Amino acid sequence: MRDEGRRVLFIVGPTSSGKSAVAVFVAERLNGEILSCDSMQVYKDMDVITHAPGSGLLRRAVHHLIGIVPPEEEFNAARFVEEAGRGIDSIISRGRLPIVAGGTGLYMKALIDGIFPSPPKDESLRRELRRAASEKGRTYLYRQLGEIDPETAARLHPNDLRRIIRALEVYRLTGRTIHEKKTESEGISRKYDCRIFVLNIPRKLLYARVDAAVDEMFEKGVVEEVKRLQKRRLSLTAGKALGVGEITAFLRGETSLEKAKEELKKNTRKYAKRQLTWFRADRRVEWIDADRDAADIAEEITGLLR
RNA sequence: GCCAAGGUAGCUCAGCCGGUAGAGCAGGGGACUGAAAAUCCCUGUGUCGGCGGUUCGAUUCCGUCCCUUGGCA
Repeated sequence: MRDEGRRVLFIVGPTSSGKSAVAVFVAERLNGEILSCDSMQVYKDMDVITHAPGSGLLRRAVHHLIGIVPPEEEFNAARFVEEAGRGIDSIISRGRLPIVAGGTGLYMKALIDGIFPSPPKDESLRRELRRAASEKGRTYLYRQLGEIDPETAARLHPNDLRRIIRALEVYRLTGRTIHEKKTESEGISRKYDCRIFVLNIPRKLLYARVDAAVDEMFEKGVVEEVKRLQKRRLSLTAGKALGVGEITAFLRGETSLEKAKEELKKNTRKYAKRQLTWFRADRRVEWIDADRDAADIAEEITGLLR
């Protein structure tokens, strides 16, 4: 019983692998509450485009971190870790099982292994660094990082400007390097026993499901949803949701509806592939064959927990 | 039926005045700590339409056949 209370379950997988439904079944069986681990479903008023679980599923189990932020606001891994960490503690204090479900690999890892304490982004500093990069050449910042934090530089590709800038930003703001700070990370795996289940289906089937899900989005009115969103000032992060760009191009008359749809399918397939890369890299995960009913999958998972 | 242009990687096409071929896209793999549904990196052997001929050697030249597209009938 004590053991039961110190456990956190993760049900993850690529988009369209069916994790939302499986998570609900597991929650019903194990007295759990679901905590979404999804960088886009945190946004409200973007239900269709982010594939948020429908009202049927939402009613069957308590869900957290879905639709909690307006699209005008930025969201990031650090905020997720903070909110999710708090959520897990409170679910456990209520004697229930936290089930983290979603497909954002970074968020999952940051939650489990921790995210080192560091200052939020500094837009003006980033602008300055970006300008330096374009004026003095792509390798300028990379060489600079090589001098102050050779370990991090060695791990990054010279073209990976985004990460190079972040590394320099952290150093400028704190006087300490990312490499040093990483040792300060403390995730929930120190407190809780984490079991990570990855829902896996054959690639071809996965892609077929992705295509079908995109078709369904259009039937559910994504175009209308994006039209509504266009009237607002989407944050940098919310605006990056798959589909926003493709559908906006259509609404502007730059492409046909069919082309926009195909483009979105293609980009979503690529995204699913990238998600899998993340899970494959984590040796702690347990792979679950997900080419069957959600109830069956849930049964296998609950069985594995005994 | 005639004329013309083509048939080269899953797709769109380059290329070779003869020495067995290369881009983009797709596909595959990897990375990832405050943008992560983002971003970055790596990855191209395919009867060069079929069959003959010329040649030391043909995907490249010649002949022929098949197919596609456009034009003329």
